Amino acid sequence: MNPSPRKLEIISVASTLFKEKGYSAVTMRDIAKVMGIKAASLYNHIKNKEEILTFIIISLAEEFIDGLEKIKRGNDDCIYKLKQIIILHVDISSRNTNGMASLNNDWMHLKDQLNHYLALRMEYENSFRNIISEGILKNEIKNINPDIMVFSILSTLRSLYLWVPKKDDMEPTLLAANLSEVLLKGINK
Amino acid sequence: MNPSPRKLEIISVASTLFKEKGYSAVTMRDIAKVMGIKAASLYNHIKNKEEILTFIIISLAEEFIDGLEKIKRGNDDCIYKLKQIIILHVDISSRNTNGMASLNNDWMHLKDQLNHYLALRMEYENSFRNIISEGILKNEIKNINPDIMVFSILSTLRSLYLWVPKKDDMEPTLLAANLSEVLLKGINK
DNA sequence: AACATAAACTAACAATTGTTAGTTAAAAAT
DNA sequence: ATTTTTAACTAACAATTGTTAGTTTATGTT
Repeated sequence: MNPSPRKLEIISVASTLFKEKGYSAVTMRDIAKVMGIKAASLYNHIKNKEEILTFIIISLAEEFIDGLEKIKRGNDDCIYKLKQIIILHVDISSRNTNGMASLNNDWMHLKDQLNHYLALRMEYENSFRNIISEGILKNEIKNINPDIMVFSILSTLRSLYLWVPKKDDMEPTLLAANLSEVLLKGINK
Repeated sequence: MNPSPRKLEIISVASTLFKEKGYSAVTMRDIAKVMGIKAASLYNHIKNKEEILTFIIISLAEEFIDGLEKIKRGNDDCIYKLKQIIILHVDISSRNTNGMASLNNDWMHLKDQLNHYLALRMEYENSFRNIISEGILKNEIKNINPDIMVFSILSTLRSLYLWVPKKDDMEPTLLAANLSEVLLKGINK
């Protein structure tokens, strides 16, 4: 059974607040106030506070996993795959700047689903690293420590949620293109 | 009057916990327990919880500002300046992985010093962008939107605190060198 | 020996936390 | 028309929060 519209409303309001102050600093009364109802009324729609966080994080994490799976299946060269990953991050982050904050900063407050989340994250990073390593083997990518390249690119992509809202005039397509240039070919002329 | 050793101990313990769970989720009793004392005893050394966070964040922010000031004063080309900035971040982040978590994620919980912090951050980002823009003018750096380059490089540098502890076998000098290669010249062969 | 300081303690506070129980009123389904 | 469901409410709870007051004990200073 998928979430009711009202539940999605609550989750949306909550993610806005979670982005502003972090999960722990946001109270059920904060969320209720924005919704225009009392805190107790929230429990007609959600099980508890943790469920909100879990929904935000797990659905985003799975969206990333699915996106990366499709890219992996493609028969493209590694540089092209990396460009698609950049597009994937720009796309998901643009459509969900609030939720991305929780995914990045509040995952440690998960309980039931913490291990599931950690497994998904490890899977994602491993796939990412494999693409880089393959690129090195195929002579498409410089022979530098792949961990550093994964870290560097992924750090930037993970911060998109902070940056996209400040540049909402910029086309996601253009942003992805510019990012590809900078991340893949550097800034040095 | 500078902080007593005991106070620094408390701040150090606190930053470890702040990194693990975020400022809001860490209680004075959590900090006290690790110190092996009661929560009330902490107040012999610190004014309140906020003072701990303020100390962590402001002293780090000022360290960055000072470092960047020295780099700006140098009569070097822009690429060299950027390399020095990378070294600055690797250096500070390596020596303070815990505190960097607060600087990145808990600054919004500052009260008295919030505006001071925001001013310092803006100053830092402006200086950074000016170095990039100058590099474009001098034809050292590609003519891409400078904001994107600042965002991309700074995102990676700001995430170092998460990554350095996982690679504590790696020499900071080597890390900085590899990062310079990746961030400035890209990964594409 | 007398005193001062430092740093711990116990006990308690008022406020806030997530959550539950029970109720009510309107809307939807039968 | 009657019943069920939905979604709000009030009231309250037990636990936890940051913090204060007052006390004790050990260490160092005069």
